[in-house]
Amino acid sequence: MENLPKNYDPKQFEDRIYKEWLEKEHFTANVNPDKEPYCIVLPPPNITGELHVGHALDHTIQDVLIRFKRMQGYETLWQPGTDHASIATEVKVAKHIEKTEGLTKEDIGREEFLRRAWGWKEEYGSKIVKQMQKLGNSCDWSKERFTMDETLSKAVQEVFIRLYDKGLIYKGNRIINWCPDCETTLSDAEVEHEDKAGYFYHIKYPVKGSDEFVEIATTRPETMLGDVAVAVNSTDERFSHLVGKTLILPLMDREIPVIVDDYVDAEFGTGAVKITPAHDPNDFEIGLRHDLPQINVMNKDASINKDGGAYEGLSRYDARKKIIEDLKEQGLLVKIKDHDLSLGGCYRCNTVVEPMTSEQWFVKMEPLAKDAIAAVKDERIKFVPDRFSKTYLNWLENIRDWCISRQLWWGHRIPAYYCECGEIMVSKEAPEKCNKCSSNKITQDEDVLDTWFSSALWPFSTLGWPEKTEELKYFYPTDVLVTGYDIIFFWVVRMAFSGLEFMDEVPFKHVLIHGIIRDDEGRKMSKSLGNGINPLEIIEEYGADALRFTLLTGNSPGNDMRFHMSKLESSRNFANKLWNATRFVLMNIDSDIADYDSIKDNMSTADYWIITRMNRVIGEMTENINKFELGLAAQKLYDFVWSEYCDWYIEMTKSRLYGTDENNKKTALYVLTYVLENILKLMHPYMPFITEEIWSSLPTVSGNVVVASWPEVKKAEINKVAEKKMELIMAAIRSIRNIRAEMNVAPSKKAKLLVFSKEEEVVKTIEEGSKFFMSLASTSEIQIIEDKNAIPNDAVSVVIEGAELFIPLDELIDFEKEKVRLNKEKDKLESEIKRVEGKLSNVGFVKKAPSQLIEEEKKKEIKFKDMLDKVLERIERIK
RNA sequence: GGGCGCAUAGCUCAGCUGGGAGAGCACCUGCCUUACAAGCAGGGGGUCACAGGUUCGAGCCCUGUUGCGCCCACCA
Repeated sequence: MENLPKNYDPKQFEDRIYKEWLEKEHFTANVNPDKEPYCIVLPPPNITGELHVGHALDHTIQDVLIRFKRMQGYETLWQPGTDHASIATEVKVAKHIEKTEGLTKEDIGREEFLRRAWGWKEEYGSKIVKQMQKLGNSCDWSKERFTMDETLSKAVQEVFIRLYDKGLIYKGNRIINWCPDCETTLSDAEVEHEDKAGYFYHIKYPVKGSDEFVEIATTRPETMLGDVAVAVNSTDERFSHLVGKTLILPLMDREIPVIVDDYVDAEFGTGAVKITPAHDPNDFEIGLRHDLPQINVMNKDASINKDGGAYEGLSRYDARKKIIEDLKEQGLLVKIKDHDLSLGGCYRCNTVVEPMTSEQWFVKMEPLAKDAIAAVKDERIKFVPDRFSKTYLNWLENIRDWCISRQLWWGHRIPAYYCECGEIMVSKEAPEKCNKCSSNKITQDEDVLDTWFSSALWPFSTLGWPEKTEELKYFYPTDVLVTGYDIIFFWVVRMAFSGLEFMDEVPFKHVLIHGIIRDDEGRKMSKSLGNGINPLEIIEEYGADALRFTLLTGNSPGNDMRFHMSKLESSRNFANKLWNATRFVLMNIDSDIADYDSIKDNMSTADYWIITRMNRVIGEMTENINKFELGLAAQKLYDFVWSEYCDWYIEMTKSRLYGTDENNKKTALYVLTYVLENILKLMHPYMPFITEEIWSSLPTVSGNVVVASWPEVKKAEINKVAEKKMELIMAAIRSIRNIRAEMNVAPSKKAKLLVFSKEEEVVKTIEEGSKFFMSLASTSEIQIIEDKNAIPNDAVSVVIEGAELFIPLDELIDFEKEKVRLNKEKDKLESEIKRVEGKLSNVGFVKKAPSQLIEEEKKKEIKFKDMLDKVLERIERIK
C-alpha cells in the first residue's frame, strides 16, 4: 500500500490542497432551495496592510463554523471582502506618497490621489486574499466584495438618500471631534480617551465696573479666547450677587455675562465655569440654552485663528503657554493645581482631538437605536458570551447623533449637491439644475462618508441590496457574526440598526465575540512594540493547521489569549501524531479491504470500545460546536485521538496485526480505518489541510473530506459492556505498569501475572484481554489462580476493582519498598472510604441527593472496602 | 462615576446546567518497544485570591473584601 512520507511537512501539501479546493469549487455557494442556508460575512479586513495573528483568530473561528456546517449539509456561504478604511488608508497612502515622492496629497490633487489609493487597494487587497488562502479560509471568492465596489457604493447612496428623506440624516452646525492632524471630523466611537496628568489653571475674570473678580478653573486655558460667558449654579450664594453682571474676559477685553445654569456643580472647581461653546460639548449645550454666540478660535490644524486675537498663528499648546505667561503678568493667574484629565485621541494617529463646532452631516440616532436595542433585548440577536450584550446596550442607550461626514478624499463621496442659492439637493446623480432657482451652478459636497457607514451595510450590500437578489433572499439574515469586542461600537451596533432599518430584519442571529491575541508577556501586539506576529511566518514554520489549532484551544470565548510558541509546537506535534497514526494504519493495509459484514462477527471488546468512545466524542463535539464552544470541542478530539485512539487502541491492534489470524487482522484494520475516517472528519474544520491530505491517502474513501458528511452518533454503536470491560483491562494494565516502574523493573523483563478473583466476569475479561497484558504490560503469561496459597512470596501485588493481581519478581523484589507502596495504597483507600462513609451517613445527603448518586456512592463503598481488605491482607502476608 | 472581566499546579490556561480538581509546557524516573524521540511508560506538584452566606453537597450560585486588567462617561 502506498504510504505517506515519513515526516509531516505541511509545506509539501497545504498550497496544493487549497488549489484543489478552489478548482473543485467546494467553497462556492449557490442559492439552493433544497438545502438550508448558512451564512457568515467576513469582517472585511482594512486594505491598509497585511493581516496579523488577530485576523487569523477571527478567520479561523469562522472557518471552523463554516466547514462544520458545510459538512452537515448546509449551503454555506462565507462572504469575503475588504474594507476601504477611509481615514486609515488615506493616511497611509498620503504618507507613502510623501515618503517616495516628497509630495503632499494637495500637491497631486484629489483625482490623482484617488488613483494612487486604488493602486494601493489592488496591491494590498490581493495580498490579504493570499494570506487568507494560506490560512485555509473557505470563503466563496467568486463573491468577493470591496466596500467601494460599484454595487456597494450604490447601496451607500441609496441608504443615505433614504435616511435623508426620512429626516434621519441632517446637516447641522454642531460640536464635533476634530483631528488636527488628519484634518477631519471623527465620530464619538473613533475617539479614544486616556487619563493623563494635567493641570487646573485658576484664573481671575474681572467684574466690569468693580474691583471684584470671578475665579474660574480650567484645564484648557487656551480656549478662553473663545469664552462667551461664565456660568454658576443657581443655588450658589457666593455668586448670586454677580448673576447678570458683566465680566471682562482677560486678554481679549471682551465683555461676557455671568449666567446661571445648573449644569454647573458648585462643589467642583471654583463653582464658576467659563463657557466656550465652540470648543467644549457641554459648553455648546449651555450656549444653545442661553442663546450664546459660538466663537471658534482655531484653524483646521488647531492653531489659533484670527478670532484668537494676539494669539493668532500659535499652536494650541504654544497659545496655552503664552496665555498663562500673560495672565501671570497681569496678575490674573491665581494658581496652577495638579489635576488628572481624560484626553481624547484620534484612533488612527493618536493626536489629541479638538472639540469644535462645524457644519457637518449627522445621522439621527435615537429612532434607529431603539430598534437595535429591542433586537438584542428580545434575543433576535444573541451575543456569545452574553455579557457583551451589556456593552452593546449601554452604548446604544447613551448614544448621540453620529457625525458621518469626513474631510477626506478616499471614500464614498456624500451624494449632496449645493446650488449657489443655498439649496441642498440629495440625489444619486448630480442634478442638472437647481430645483429651486434653476441655476446650473451646482457643486457636490466635497466630503466623504465615515468608513463605517458603508461597513454597516455589509451583510446585505454584499448580497446585492438594494436589488432584490436571490442571494439576498436566501442568505439574509446571516447566521453568525464573528468579531472582536473592540469592534462592537464601530460595527456591530451599526450593522444591527442598518439591517433592521433597510431589511426589516436583524443582520445576524448570533454575535460571537472573541478577545485579542497578546504576546507571551500579555502585552497588546503593536507596531511600536514590534511584538506583532505575522501569521505567514508561523505558517511557514509550523503549518497553517498548527496555527489554527493553537488559536482555538485553551481559550474560552471573549477572553484574551497569550500567544506562546510552545503551544504552537504542541499543536504541530498533534498534527504529527495524527500523521503517524495514519502511517501506521496505511502500512498495515493490504490490497484486500474488508467490509463491515465480513468482519462484524469478529469484533472484539477493544473494537466495540473504541467505536463507542468515538460516538461519544462525536456527540459531545457536535454539541460543543453548536454552542460555539470550539475550544472544548477541539480538546475532546485531541484527547480522544491521542490518549485513546493512539495510546490504547493502536497499541492494542499491534498484537492482532502482527499475528497470524487473518480474520482478526482484517477486523482490526477495518476498525482502525473506520475510526480514523471519522477522526479526519471531526478534525477537518480545525485542521483542514492535514486531514484532506490524509484523506486522499486512504484507500477506503473517495472525494474530499471538505465535503464529506459530518459524523452522527449511532446509538447502535454504543456498547456499554465493552466500555466497562476495557476500563477494567486498562486499569489493570496501568496498575501493572505503575508497580513495575515503582519497583524499578526493567521494561525488557517479562513477568508472569497471577490473577485472583471471585467474579467470573472479571476473570473472563482479563482472559479475553490476555494478549494486551502481554504486549502492553510486559506480561509473559497469565494464570488464573483459585488459591492464594499458590502465590509465591516474592510477588508484588496490586488490587483493582474485583480482582487481585500478583506479579512474581524473583530476586528483584524489594520488600521494604513494597511495604511502603502497599501502605500508601492503604491510606488512599482509607481516605476514600472515609469520604464515602461521610457522605452516606449524612442524613441530608441520603434524603435529598438523587437516588442514582446514592447508589453510586454505595457501590463505591463496597468496592473500596473490598479493595482495602485485600491490601490489608497482603500487608499482613509479607510482614 | 458607571459597567465588565480575571484571580485554579512552577508557567499559560480549560473546567458546559453545583455531585470525587484537568490539559499543554516545565520538572523527576525509566525506555531508540519495527506509526511517531515532534515519541512511549511511570511520577511529583493545587486551603481553586480572601471572608461570609445559600445547599445534603460550592472552583462553579449569592454578598462583601483585596489585587490586576478592560470598556464606557460632558463635572469644567
